[in-house]
Amino acid sequence: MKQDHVDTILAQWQVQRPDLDCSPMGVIGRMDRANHLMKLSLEEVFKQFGLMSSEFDILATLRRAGEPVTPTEMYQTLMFSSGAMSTRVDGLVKRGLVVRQASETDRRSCLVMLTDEGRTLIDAVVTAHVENEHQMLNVLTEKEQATLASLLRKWLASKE
Amino acid sequence: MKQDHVDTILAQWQVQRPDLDCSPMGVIGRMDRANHLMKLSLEEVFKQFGLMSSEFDILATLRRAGEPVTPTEMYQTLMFSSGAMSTRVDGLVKRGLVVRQASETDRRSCLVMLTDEGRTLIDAVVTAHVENEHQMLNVLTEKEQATLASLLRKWLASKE
DNA sequence: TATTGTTATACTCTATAACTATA
DNA sequence: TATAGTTATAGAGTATAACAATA
Repeated sequence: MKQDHVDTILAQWQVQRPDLDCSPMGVIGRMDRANHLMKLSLEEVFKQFGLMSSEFDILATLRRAGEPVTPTEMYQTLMFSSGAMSTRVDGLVKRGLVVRQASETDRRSCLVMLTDEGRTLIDAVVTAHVENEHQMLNVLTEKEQATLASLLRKWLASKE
Repeated sequence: MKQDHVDTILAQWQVQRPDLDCSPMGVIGRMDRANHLMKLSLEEVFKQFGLMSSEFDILATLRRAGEPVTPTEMYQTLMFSSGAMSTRVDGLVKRGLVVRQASETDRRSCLVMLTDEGRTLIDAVVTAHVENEHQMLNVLTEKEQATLASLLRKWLASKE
């Protein structure tokens, strides 16, 4: 079994704090480290298309919803503030990737909609993104990937 | 099998982009989401002790090393800039948790060392931290936790 | 010349809250 | 009164690079 960086950390704690059972770090520490490395890789792809992660998230949310979405709906799902959402949407509007459409039933509200250009872009980005994710995981077998997904699903389902 | 939020996202992509095999999102999307939730929980504990994550990381690095460490060694391991390290160490010095000790062999260099107060604090924080991590994972069986750690180790070992 | 570590500057992203318009 | 969304302000955290001292 090949050692990784977290094994070293666990060994150090075993020496310095033998009273503690640090085994959860084997899961949580690795999760953090893996997540960090994965994010770096994902961001490289986004950058190739001139997007940052939050912009990708907005465009992808719109694309997979298949219909316009309100800013409020999006900032709640994507877990950032209303102000941050306005700023991001502004940026995407300026670049012609989305438009704001006035709501017909509530004049306070609007719908954010992909333009043709925005849809073309996000389709290309998602294709590259998924391809990148496939490559990222190909050191694990199909079965291992499924096991990993399933364990994470179990954990998440208990928290959400 | 209980559904989670990522299952919903995968189903949406299946409708909108049936040409794509989005299964990697089942792993990577969940990892990101789980990591995010875990971080929030970890930060709550750190906050109870008046620390932020980066400060915890520095103190924990010093504690488990069991001996003083140079700033350069730490910022390379912890992956942040030299400037950020100086700022953080300054803050910890002001609070009496660490001291800078001049190197005896290289007068450009220094060693960052825990004070008695710093050591007492980090020992208490780590105890609470590990306890928190145990609770966080207790929805998974011991065996499931071990499987998860092992899959993540395999992935990480291939990237590091 | 290269390296250690600090300092000073500027920048990115965000939250917060005040605000407008509407419900 | 409450809500949708925008705007304006301020703040946290960081990277960057210039810098001083030493190797």
